[in-house]
Amino acid sequence: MKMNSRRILLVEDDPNFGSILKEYLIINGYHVTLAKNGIEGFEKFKKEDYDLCLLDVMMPYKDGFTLAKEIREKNETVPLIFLTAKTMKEDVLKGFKLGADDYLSKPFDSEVLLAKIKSILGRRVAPAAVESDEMEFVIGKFNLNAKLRLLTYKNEEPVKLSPKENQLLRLLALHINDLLPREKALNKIWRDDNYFTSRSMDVYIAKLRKYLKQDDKVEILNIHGEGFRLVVGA
Amino acid sequence: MKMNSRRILLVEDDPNFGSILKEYLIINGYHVTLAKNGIEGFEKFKKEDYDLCLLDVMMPYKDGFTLAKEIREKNETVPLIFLTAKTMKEDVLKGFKLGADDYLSKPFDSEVLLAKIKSILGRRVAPAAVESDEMEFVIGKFNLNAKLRLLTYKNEEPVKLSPKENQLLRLLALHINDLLPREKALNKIWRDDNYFTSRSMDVYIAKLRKYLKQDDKVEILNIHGEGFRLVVGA
DNA sequence: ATTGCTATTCATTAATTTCTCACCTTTGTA
DNA sequence: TACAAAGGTGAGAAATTAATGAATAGCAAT
Repeated sequence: MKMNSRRILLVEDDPNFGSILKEYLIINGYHVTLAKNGIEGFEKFKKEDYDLCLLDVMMPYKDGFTLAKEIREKNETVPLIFLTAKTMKEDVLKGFKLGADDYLSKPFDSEVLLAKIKSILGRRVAPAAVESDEMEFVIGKFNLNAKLRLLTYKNEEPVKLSPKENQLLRLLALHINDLLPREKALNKIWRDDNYFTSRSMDVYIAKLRKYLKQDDKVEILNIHGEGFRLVVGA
Repeated sequence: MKMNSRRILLVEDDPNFGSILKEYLIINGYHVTLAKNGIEGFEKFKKEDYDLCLLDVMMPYKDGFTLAKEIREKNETVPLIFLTAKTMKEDVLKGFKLGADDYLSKPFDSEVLLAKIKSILGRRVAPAAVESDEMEFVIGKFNLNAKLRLLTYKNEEPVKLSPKENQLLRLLALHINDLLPREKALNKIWRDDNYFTSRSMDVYIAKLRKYLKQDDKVEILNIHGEGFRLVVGA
């Protein structure tokens, strides 16, 4: 057997099914942690790093989607596979919006699951674009603390940013003076890309421009059809 | 909607289903090429670069798996999605072995397909093979930043280029002092080649000439019946 | 239930980009 | 030289994309 000791977090409330599946995955060379509900699942997730999460959707206390959302807040990139009792289209779409890599409807074939896991883990060859985790930025006379979501102008009282405002400004700052493609921001922050989320993003750009108005060396420029650019003039 | 649309190769022998699906994908912002069997599919694949291939499994002359194998020989990484008539476990596993990213059993929900495509394309960092990803060019006294679509003369204020202006100038710059065949530019930038797009391209050449007028060492020459040449004199 | 904050949706207007067409000039060739 | 095909270019029309205020919806904490 190969020693691909990838760590999988399996969250499944049915104890029989859960332990069978766990055994099966272990036999196939994975390191598996089983949690029996969403709450326990999140606890385990915070404690250790995993290469992939297998989440049952229907669970008491905390369903798979809620759990997925929490996991995504902690980790932008870990692959998620949902296990759904039946193929409900709404569920499937909801799952993808939360950044799912795949879903499987129960009952599913174990070999198929294995193939999917391999496929997903296999293609993460390149340490998937490791975005910086930088949290403090100097933007002209402003200072952004993205962790506390505070934007400070010179020595004035900090302005509190909403989560979306904060994420967007942080992304812009990460690309300072360079292009932040629309699509990239939509995928990173909204996890979706359609007419309305795009308009929504425009609304946030407008809000940020208002905040940044105090320093006329700082502006957010649009590049028609491409995205935005946070520039700091000389 | 989306400017920078991704190219999808759809290989499907049922002409009705094929063209409906093609339309649906186009509406959702993708560039789609439809091939009606495996042989034609491979021909098209060799001719252009694609970001994703959607392959029907059951096809006359050359089935989807055989095609997939050939595609994989040419390209190690392009994502493949199989469309299978029914969920046959063997088929599914065979597909994954060939490096499939996913499979869908017909009939499938179109929104689900779209979600999968987004999910797969979204996590790819590298876009489909580009001839060159060079984005900065020196053209006489000009400087072209193709990423930001800015053309700068000496130290003056940069001029903003429109997407088409930018693409065309970049292509010319890639062939600097050499011939850029008309047809090549039309295929790369307009993805179409007819009387009107050709005239449109002429209009853009005129615009570029206007921008480049400042430096009389730089000109765009026409080679009658062949194409254009961006030359930088001594 | 009410308040307060956040996020989305929608309607308008504005800005940018692309396409089309008319008319003119140049080039290649018979 | 003369004709046809190819190229040059200005002027709008048409289409796409962005800016933004205002209404609405969602949600957590009183």
